[in-house]
Formats: sequence, structure tokens, C-alpha cells
Amino acid sequence: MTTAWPSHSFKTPCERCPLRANPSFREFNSEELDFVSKFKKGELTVDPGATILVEGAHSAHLFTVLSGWGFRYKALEDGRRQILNYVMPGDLVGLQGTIAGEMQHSVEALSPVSLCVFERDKLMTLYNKHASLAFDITWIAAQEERILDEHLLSIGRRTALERAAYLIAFLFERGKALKLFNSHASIPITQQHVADTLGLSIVHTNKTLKKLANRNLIRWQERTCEVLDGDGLMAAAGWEGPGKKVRPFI
Amino acid sequence: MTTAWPSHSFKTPCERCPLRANPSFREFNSEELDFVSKFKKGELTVDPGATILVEGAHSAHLFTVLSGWGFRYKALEDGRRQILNYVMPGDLVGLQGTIAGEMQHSVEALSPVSLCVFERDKLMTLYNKHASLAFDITWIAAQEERILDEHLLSIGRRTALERAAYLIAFLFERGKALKLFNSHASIPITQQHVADTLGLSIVHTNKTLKKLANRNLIRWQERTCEVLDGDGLMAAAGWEGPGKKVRPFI
DNA sequence: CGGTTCGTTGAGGAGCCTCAACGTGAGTGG
DNA sequence: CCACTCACGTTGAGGCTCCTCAACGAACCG
Repeated sequence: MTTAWPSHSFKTPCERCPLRANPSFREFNSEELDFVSKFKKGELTVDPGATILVEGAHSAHLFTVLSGWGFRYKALEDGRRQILNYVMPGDLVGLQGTIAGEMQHSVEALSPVSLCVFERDKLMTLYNKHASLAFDITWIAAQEERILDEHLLSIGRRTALERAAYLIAFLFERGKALKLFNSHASIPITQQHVADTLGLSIVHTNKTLKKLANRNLIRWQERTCEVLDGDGLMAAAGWEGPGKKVRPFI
Repeated sequence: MTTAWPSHSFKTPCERCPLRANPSFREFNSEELDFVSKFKKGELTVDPGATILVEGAHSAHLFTVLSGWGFRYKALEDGRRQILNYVMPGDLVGLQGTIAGEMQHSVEALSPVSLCVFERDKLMTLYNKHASLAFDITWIAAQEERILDEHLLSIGRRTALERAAYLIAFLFERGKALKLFNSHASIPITQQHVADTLGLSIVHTNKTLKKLANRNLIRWQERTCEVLDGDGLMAAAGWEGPGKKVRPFI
């Protein structure tokens, strides 16, 4: 009962960063820790449904997700929306704004999300002074690329049922690695999010999810998806799961 | 028997790198040029249809495409294949092998392709000694991510006709920026490649491409796609085109 | 308590799929 | 030199997947 960190705290010191407690993240040495502490400008907390970044914006900031769930998406002019990926603790958000000048996608919160805020201007200093952290940022970008590759394979070549199973298994595995679940594994998404991720209509998504529920793989309750059988989902998707590896974060 | 390369690895000096002639690539300063020259181990040339990298392989090398066209793809166990993106001059190939330990996708040549070969081991030196080049690598990775975002939007939310128009417009714009075309803009792909990129069957792809041809946007000839009206394709796709920017390469 | 979001279900139709067949051109071997 | 094969593009037929339209119940909220 002691370690629930206060929601009103402005700045969690990096030395006591809650992400560090998770062994799936790599350790910092003291020098790195020192730099990141100075690199961090503050914290930001947003409500479910809030937009963290919008397509076209020139943000001066870069974020790391401390807690909560969100998603990245793009939309066509007529409103058709595609969810590209989900953002979860440890993920770096807004790097594209640094590279392309402006954001090419939007980011929205699914649950309450808290983020570390970094100043974009200092990024070059990071590259100049801390090669290991620079490498970590490349690592994170390449990892995101790898995930997008898998999503592309899924949307392009899997059936609706396989796609749905893959998506939920993917989110389940990520959440598990981040220790986001207690006894119940609940993913805070609506069926509309699933539809917009899989490139399906909401009606067909509903019918597809029903099939997964009938197989006792998932249960849909109170605007969340509860995973009953992660291995069953992976089997239904024909997906091996992500490799287990220690990952960096900033 | 001095080299394992399929063809003679004569070496173009980096100072006279043909990519440098193109103003859309950023300039190196002499120090950077010096390092890259030493970083470069040799050259590799492969024939059309040849596999440059295979999923699962642990390659000790990293490549930059000097000339030619290729593509990255993933496949499901039953053979369904998804083309993820195309590789063209200036593109970095094999970075994922450095990050994830092994390649998560395969790369195949569409035309004769020549590549610069770099030693993966020296990558950390690049990060330690040349922050600007390290930043460039991150830039390239983030740019690839941006393109995958667009492809995902396309496959997920565009109709078959829009998707086809987008793909060809995309390849056309990239080729144009790289000055790969003379009077005729010919893209060296088959309809099977288009199908595997768009997530469609070959039959439906053929009928869709016919529609684009009937609108005088493209012409299919001798296993290549000739672009007649790039702006018309972009309009048909509802795509703005890529921003014009100077890009780095290694 | 009316409005809104979310999940659910049915009906009918469009888009895309598979199967099947065929023409062409390039290569290959008898 | 010609029959053969193979890769590629093309076309038709029929059917399944997924779509849109429409309606409704439940939970939540101002």
C-alpha cells in the first residue's frame, strides 16, 4: 500500500522512475540517469479521450509514456480513420515531429495517461554527449518499425478473425510484459478502436469478436476487452508472439 | 577465391558516391565523409529476383542501396506474402538485424541492385564519434516508420482503386525525387508485387489496374508499370504526396 | 429523463475472392 | 528449329467476406 505514487505529483524523479522497477527495461548508468534527469522538463497527465498530439502540429516536445494506454492514428480527408499502433508505458511519442518538422499522425489517450515531457531542443545534446542513449532512440524507432511491419502483414494478409486475434494477443503480450494486469487482463479499448485498427467496419468487427468470445478466448465487458486465453489467441492468429528482450527507454 | 560476393566488389569511393550528386541528399562534411569511407567495407551487386536478406538471418552487415529497386516483405507460414515497402537508392537496409538480433523480414531485388556494405560492429563507433551521423540513422528509421504509417492507412482504409493509385503514385514520386526516370517513368514491378503490397488477390489487382489504365493514368508494359499521369494518380488516391525535404544517407 | 455512447443483430448488396481457362513472350532443350 | 515449359497478364463465372443501412437495448450523464 506504500508505493502508489501520488497522481498530483508534478515531477517524479528519474531515479525513482516507476518504469525502472520493471526488469524488461534496461538499466541506466549514473551518468545517463543524470542527463535524463536534466533532459526531463516535467510531467503531463491527460484524461481518456484527450488528444495528446495532432497531425500537422509543430510540437516543441517529446514524450515518454509513464503510465496508461493510448493510440496513434491517421485519417483520410473524408474521415476514414486508421489506428497505426498503441502507445504504452516506456514508449517514446513525438519523435516524428523532430524529424519531419511536423507530426504526421495524431495521438489520443485511451485511459488516464501520464507522460514525461522532454525539450526537443536538447535532443542534439543527447546525441553529442550520450551515444548510448542516442543508440537507444534508434533502437526504439527501429522497434516501432518492426511492429508496424507485423501490423501491415496482419491487415494485408490475415482474415478478419486472425486479425482480431492477433491484435488482442499483441496488446495482451505487451501489457503482460509491462506488468499492467492483475488477475484480470483488461484492455481499455472499444470495438470501434478494434475496427479502426483492423481496417474493418464496426458491424463486422462486432461479429468477429463474438466468434472469439464464443471460443472462450476473450470476453467483452464494460468497454474493455478481457483476455481469457492468450495462447489460444496467438494460435488463432498464427502468431508467434514478440521475442522476449530487454528494451531501452528514455 | 578472395571474396564471397556473387559479383566483383569493386569499390566506388565515397567522395565520388553517385548519390551525392543528387541535391535531395544532404552534404557530408569532410570529417563525416572520412569516417563513412572507412566504415564502408565493399560493394555487393545482385541480380533481379535475388534475395538480399532473409527473415531469421543473423547478418553481420548493414547496407545502403546505391542503385536499383528492391522490396522488403514478410510471409505467413502458409505462404501468404505481404510486401512492406520498397527499397531504393539511399535506403538503409538491415538495421533491424542490428537491433533485434535477427532480421524480421526478407529483402529481394526487383532490378539489378548494388549496395554499399558496412560492418555492423563499427556501428557503435559511429554513435560514439559522429553524433550527426547517428542522428541521420535515427532520421532514416523514423522516416521509414512514417512511410509505413501511410501504407497502413492505405491498406486499412482505402478502396482497391485508391490503394493501387496510391502505391504507384508513391513509387513514382520516390523515383522522381531520386532522378531514376528519363522520358518514360517505368517502375520495375509485376502485378503480383502490386497484389502482395495492396493485400489483394492477383485477379482483382489486374482488374483494378485495368481501370487505372483505362483512365490513362498508367500503362502496363513488359513487366513494368509506366506512369502517364502522376498527378492524376495522386488525385485518384486522395494523397498529397511526400513533402519535399533534404534527406540524409550513410 | 432525453441525449449519447457502446454493443448487438438482421437484411441485402457490393467488393473482392477462388477457380478456371487462355494468350503471349521468353527461355530451354531435343 | 520447333516443341515445351514457365512467368505474366487477362478475362469470365460464381460465391464468400465484408460492407452499408437500419433498428434496438443498456449504461451513462447532464
